[in-house]
Amino acid sequence: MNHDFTNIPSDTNNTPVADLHTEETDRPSVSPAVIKRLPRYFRYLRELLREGKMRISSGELSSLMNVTASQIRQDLNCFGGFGQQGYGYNVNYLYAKICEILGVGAGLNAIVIGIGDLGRALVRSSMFEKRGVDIIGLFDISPDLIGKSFDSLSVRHMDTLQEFCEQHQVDFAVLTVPKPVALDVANELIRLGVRGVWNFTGVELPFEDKNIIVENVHLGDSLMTLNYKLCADRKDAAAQQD
Amino acid sequence: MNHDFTNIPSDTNNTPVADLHTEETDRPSVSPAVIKRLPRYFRYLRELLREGKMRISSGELSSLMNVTASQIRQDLNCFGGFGQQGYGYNVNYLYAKICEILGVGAGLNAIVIGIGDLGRALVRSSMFEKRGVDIIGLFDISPDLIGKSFDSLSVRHMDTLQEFCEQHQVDFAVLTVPKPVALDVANELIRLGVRGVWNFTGVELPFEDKNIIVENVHLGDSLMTLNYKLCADRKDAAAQQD
DNA sequence: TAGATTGTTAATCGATTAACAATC
DNA sequence: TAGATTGTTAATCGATTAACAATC
Repeated sequence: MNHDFTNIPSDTNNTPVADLHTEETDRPSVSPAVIKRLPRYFRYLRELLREGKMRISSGELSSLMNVTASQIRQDLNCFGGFGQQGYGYNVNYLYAKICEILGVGAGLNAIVIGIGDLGRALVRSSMFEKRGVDIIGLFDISPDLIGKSFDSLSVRHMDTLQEFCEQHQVDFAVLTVPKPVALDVANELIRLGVRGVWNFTGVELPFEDKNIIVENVHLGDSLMTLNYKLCADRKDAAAQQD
Repeated sequence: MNHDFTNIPSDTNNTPVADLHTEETDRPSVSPAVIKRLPRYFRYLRELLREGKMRISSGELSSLMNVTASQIRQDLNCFGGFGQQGYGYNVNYLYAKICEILGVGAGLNAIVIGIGDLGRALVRSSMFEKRGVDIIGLFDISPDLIGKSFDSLSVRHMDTLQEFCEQHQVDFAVLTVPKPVALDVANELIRLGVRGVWNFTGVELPFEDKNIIVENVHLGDSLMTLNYKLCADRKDAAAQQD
């Protein structure tokens, strides 16, 4: 199984081939389309790794993921030559590189603000752990919640947010507060030096400038898309009957 | 305010201009890019309506939404001529048309399977109500949950799913069950005639064929994108220091 | 070496933007 | 009517796919 598997580095620290593209001075400016696909590669590679698969070709991966092999090779080459002609890709190595690119294990610290059903769902999931993000604080204002523990973290009052941010490195905040307070809380976060917001509030945050990274989750939009397709489907069926 | 506002139909039932494009026989096959933008129009128009705005031009809307006016006109024209030269768009009418397109108020019925933190968060939100979707049943297997009520619906045992589906029209299911059972539950749903799945499980459902509509929500992918951008940002900052 | 598969360039396709005639 | 703004075509841009030389 491990035959002719010589020249491929299996260690993350060793990145000779990649340097050409990864070099910061280049400003390669990876396209948004590619960035959006990276997490999917991460998921599939993690699964392959779990199954103990050692190597994979772009062709194999393409039929697994229902995309073209060409796209896979193109995407990966934005970040460096991770494969080997005639061989394919070493799953372990490729996974490590994708993790590196996505910042898995970069050790980012996050806090969750708003410990309602959704906040709890996120905190209790293994989502952050799987992606190397550390949740280091939970905040709310409800007296019923303050002091209660979720995932071995106890909920703090929002009044202690400033103090907390001064004492800890907070890279981003998960925002699951009600709409009416969303903007105020977000502004306060920025004031305290938080650089990113994972925004579940549905409120548009006007931080495009300011070097703040905002990732919006609009679950309602996803629901709408489903609705649209179900209705379009129904109309098609009705049309065919005529 | 209501001046020269004559020829624009303000009622949903009256759709003379649109027919050319809406005609089912055309198979206009709206592009995925357009479909993904529709929910955003829906949100902005709802807000404008709430603010009491009567009319809006593509130019105004474009600066509000940070997209080009050209794109807005192009997008809307996939479904019909909803505007009027020299005037713009009637907010009320346009909102009604977008709702019609997206199937808001089509009266779709849904059930939620898996009443954990996430399931509860969804059920208790106003998301479905706002979009004209009726949640008609909640299902779980935990004895602690069966019989409990959320949003005036009591949780039923999964054993009663078949009976329920036979007695009610279930258009789609919101799937928030743990990964290990996801595929089994999904298969059962399809067997019972459910045509759509809003899939939060992270498990890929192999229903591309079969006329089943699956809308996947991968929250982890969104988190990864945020992570990537935060790390890329950090690298940029480091590079600039050199 | 021969076979396989990458990295990469060129061709195609689709989506966005610009422009303007139609028209309210 | 004159001004405004749409609907729509044409031009541009970006992203995907195909093809193949490089090479392991």
